[in-house]
Amino acid sequence: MSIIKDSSAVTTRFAPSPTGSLHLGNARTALFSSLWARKAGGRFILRIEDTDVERSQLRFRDELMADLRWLGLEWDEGPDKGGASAPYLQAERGGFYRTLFKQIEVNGQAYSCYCTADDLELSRKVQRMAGKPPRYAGTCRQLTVVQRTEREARGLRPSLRFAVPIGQTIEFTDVVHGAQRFLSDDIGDFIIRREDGTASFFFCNAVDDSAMGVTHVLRGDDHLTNTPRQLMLLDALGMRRPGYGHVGLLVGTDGAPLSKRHGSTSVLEFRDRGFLPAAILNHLFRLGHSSDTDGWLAAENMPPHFRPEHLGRAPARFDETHLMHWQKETVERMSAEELAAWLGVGDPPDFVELVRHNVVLPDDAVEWRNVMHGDLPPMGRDEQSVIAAAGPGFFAAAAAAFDQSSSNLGALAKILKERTGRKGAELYMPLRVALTGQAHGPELAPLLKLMSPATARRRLEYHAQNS
RNA sequence: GCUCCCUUCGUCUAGAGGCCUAGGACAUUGCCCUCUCAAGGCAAGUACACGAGUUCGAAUCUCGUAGGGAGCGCCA
Repeated sequence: MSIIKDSSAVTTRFAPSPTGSLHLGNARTALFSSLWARKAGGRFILRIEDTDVERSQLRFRDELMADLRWLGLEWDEGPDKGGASAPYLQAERGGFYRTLFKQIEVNGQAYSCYCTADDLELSRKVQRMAGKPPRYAGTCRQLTVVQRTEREARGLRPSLRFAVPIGQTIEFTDVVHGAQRFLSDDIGDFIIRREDGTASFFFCNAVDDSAMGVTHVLRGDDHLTNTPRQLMLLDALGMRRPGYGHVGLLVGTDGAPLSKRHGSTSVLEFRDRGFLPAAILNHLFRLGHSSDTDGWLAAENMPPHFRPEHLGRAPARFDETHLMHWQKETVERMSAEELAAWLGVGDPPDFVELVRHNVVLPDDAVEWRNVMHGDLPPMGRDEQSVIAAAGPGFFAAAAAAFDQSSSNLGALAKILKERTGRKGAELYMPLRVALTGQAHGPELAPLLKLMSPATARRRLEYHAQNS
């Protein structure tokens, strides 16, 4: 693919609207976009689409940027960094939009529309009932100057509508879907400037991508049928068309669009639950995308393995089972320091290493802290039968042996083996259960070494008395 | 309703007419290793939505059917 090889030319962007925290689906397109730029040595732009003053919030903008950074998706140009195409907040680009509105209006490619929300809703309803697509009827398209001034006099503020050309075929090649063809006659005149003077999505999104030199727009499938609108707009303005790639949507385990009822859907939620950026990245990396490797990748190693030509058309299910796997892989690869910091409560390095293979989420460390320092929870069925099978005599011997061996498991086992004739699982399992209350857990030798001798001794003694 | 998109193991995916008795990964199950779990090794099961057509040959091309999804907003 020649467009990919021309590295310096690749410019991608992520353009969220600050109306909520970073959604997994958005995080994925951000990842893909960023990887594409990194792979090609190009630029990755962050643009905030905050033209909807009602819903946009400063708090969400900050959250979005924090979530992106937490994931490690840093942008080259953006609101807080500036860049050649500044500003990167659409709310601050009004002047630019106004120039273009003027141009398009003067050219007769857009017109003032005085229809009210009620008018439009009624019109849509009528069309729907007539079995027609609910498109704008074109009511204001041919308004005379007299009619316009009359409406203005009534105090009606117009919106600006794009006059969709008649009888045109819009064609483009989608990076993931291939050749696309749409008829302009299927598309109604759409609003490009709201009554309050702000630019609508169709307009500013398309115009900014073009003006900022974005070469590859990666976005969700839901935008595929919007693309011809934006293309017509850019053509009308004589602006360069970016390339588009529409990735299959991210859906829940039931195949329905990802929503709250599927559990966690935002990056923040996973972060709060203790998932690591690399785990999330590795999972998203393989959702609707296939790489040349099945293995875990550090974020910095991902770009060369990203393959835009292998972006998926079909919707991909977000399955936490896979996330768990990548989480496990990530934990395995963390340094002792990182692990300690992640677990949070100033655990000593020895403890951290001890529980490393038994921890997927930070909460999993809690029970092992209790095993080391606190009281043992009640034993389960399996554990009880292990204790019963060993019998009080075994633990009496174990306690006695401990007085000689102290916390050296090897020595303890050796003495105990001589005295009881037990070996293997028969020997170790009762010790494990007595010491930890569980049949599963970290390696016994280091665990014993880390446990206070008094505690160990007490736990062995306990079963000598109470079995 | 109209337009568009999608459909390979439970899940993520490979596959661009013969390399496919459909490959890998995750998950599952069994075995090995082992004091347990994890890791590692080995093995097993499970998939081309359906129906026609084109072709010597189709998961791959065409057309239908079914099922999912999106768009048709002064949301993005």
